[in-house]
Amino acid sequence: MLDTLADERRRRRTVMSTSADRAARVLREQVAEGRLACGTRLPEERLARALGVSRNTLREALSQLVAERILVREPHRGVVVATPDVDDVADVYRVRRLIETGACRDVAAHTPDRLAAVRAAVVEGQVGAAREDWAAVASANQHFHRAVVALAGSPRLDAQMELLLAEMRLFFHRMGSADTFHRPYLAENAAIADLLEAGRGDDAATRLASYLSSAERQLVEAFARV
Amino acid sequence: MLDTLADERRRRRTVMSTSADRAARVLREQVAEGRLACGTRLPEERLARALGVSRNTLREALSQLVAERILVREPHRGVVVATPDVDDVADVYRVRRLIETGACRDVAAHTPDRLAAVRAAVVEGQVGAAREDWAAVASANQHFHRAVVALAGSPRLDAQMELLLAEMRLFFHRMGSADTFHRPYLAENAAIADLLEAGRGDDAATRLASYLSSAERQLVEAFARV
DNA sequence: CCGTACGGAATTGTTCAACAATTCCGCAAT
DNA sequence: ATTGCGGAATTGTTGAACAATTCCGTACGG
Repeated sequence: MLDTLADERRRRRTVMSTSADRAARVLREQVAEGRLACGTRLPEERLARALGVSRNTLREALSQLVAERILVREPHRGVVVATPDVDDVADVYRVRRLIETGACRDVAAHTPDRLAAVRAAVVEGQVGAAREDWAAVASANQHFHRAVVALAGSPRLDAQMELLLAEMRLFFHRMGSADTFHRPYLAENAAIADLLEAGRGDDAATRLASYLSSAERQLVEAFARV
Repeated sequence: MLDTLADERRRRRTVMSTSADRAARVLREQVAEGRLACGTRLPEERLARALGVSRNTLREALSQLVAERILVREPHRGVVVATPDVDDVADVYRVRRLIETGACRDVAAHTPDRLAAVRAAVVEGQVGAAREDWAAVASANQHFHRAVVALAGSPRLDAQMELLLAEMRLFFHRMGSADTFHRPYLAENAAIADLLEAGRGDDAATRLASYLSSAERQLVEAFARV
């Protein structure tokens, strides 16, 4: 009885969180969905009214997103949606290669449930492809890479990966929704899942590395056209 | 002429920054130096007066440090200095092993100046040891690991490492300043620098991995005693 | 004697209104 | 065409206020 009450309170605290966190989540989502394009300015007063919070509270939310590299603060000029360039793409992929391959190699941490999560993301992508629902495929792809990193079982690594994936969404919107971008990587995901389940972490890592490099090239090329 | 003016402005903007950033920097430093022990509460009103900023501004600073895991926010109860536990130690070292060994293996990125920075940190530690200045040795050790990560040439990885090193400082203060903690690793640092300069990134990585694991064990043991 | 309900004190979460500092933009003057 | 100069708009920052929540001592009932 007492426990349930305490739990209830804790749940509300974590679910509701603060106004600043909620505002941050809304903005994060708007950017992720591409409703706020790269480079759009976010005037504090207008935005605060739109979100129904005070300017101070909004500023806390904006600071969060700046820390996440989703927004960029230009001193005395305001906050704008980040417009990543080729260097950003290169760096994000550098880090992804390092982290994701590292997680693959650390086979000691690959518990059955973590491997199952990877497999689940693979089939999720296959199902989406069968329906030609490319948004679902893109989403499944993110789940796949999130699950690969989660193989390491590290909260800090998971958090870092979350930031990287948020930046990735910026990339995609910047180069215009490339519907079939993830199409060719479905088979790769499956193959990597196979290798991981077979305990061949090193092989999975090398395969993932070249896969990521190829995706990076594709993105860089798309950026060069813009 | 015009360039210098623009540079001047940019320099002042980055040096002075905002009040919130300055407050955050002061607090970060206080925690890093151990003047604010783990678990100490940070009441907003008092702290704001002490730092000479308004409460709203202080809250922005606190949010930054919470995002950096240096402070922890307990809803409606305030912000306290984080008190890491054994799991945190394990996770930080998991991530460090992954990132630092990854940076070692990526020999293609090891430019001469980056390798020189690693070497410089090694001799800095040796100089400190010769003087039996253990604070200097600890500092040099941080520089060494920072330089190792910087081998990868990734701003995002550098930022991540900065967070991890800040957490490490918390660990050390929590287990009481272990003067000679870094002593045995001086030789290891030198050996790893040698391997890196010889282009043997894989060997450097494995050596660094066991080095980090041993340091982790030592820290976990120290934590268990507390 | 122990647990517990209660009420005030302290702190946080949030808002509002203001003001200085800075940037942006159009317009006049050369 | 460039420069210089307001004026408008926006940001950075402050101070005060108030509701919501937690904390803590105290009195009450079993």
